[in-house]
Amino acid sequence: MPNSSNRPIMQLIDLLSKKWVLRILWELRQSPSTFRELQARCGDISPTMINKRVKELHQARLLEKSPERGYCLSELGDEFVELFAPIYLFSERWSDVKNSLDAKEDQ
Amino acid sequence: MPNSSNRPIMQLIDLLSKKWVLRILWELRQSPSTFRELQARCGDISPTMINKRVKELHQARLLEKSPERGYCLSELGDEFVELFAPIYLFSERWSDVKNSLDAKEDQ
DNA sequence: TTTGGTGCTACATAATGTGTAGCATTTTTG
DNA sequence: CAAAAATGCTACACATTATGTAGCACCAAA
Repeated sequence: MPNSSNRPIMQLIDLLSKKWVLRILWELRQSPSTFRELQARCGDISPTMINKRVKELHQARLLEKSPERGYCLSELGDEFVELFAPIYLFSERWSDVKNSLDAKEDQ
Repeated sequence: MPNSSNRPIMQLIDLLSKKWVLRILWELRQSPSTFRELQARCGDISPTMINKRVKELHQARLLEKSPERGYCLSELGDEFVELFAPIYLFSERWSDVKNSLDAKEDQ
């Protein structure tokens, strides 16, 4: 456990810092998905990894497995991705600022 | 590049998914810090890693190095951690829900 | 009954992170 | 002024984590 802490924020940061966790949550934000479709949405990452993360996210109560709909976000998972929405907007501004600063430096 | 995409949100997710990136941003949210203090705040992670991440966050324009104050968040970095604040609140609720569901299962 | 999709595992290889030692430089202190 | 302490940082051997491919057991449709 990297942060050796039981503070919720640290546990959450640990979880989110694992490769593909944020991506998987993000890809499930719109609609549920089958295993293989989720794999495809994440750019064809290995089934090993999908399976591992899906288990972790399930344990973390952010993801659920429904026989009909496949893998989908839990209520908590939904809440999380909603909080993440402003960060989506931020990412576009961030990209603009970054690019224009990079361009300036190249002059 | 895991997500092989130039969409800003994917680039941001890639960055945030790297170990210690979220933690470093979080630890700098209150006040700037020296190299070694930042290292300590992050639970004494290796200087190798701090240095690597600090460079990446600097390139990403989220972190700045000031001769007087040491390492600190840039304006963009500040904006980011503010957007992250609701996620701090979420983490506490998440932890509660998770714990009570875990307790139920153990019955 | 075979074709194609599903969820998933095994395992060798590659990439990433860790931990310790320590160096060169600047700042503090006696 | 000299010794001690703190600074930012690098090197490198080792451990952990992720990747990619192959493929299996299962089910449904053709």
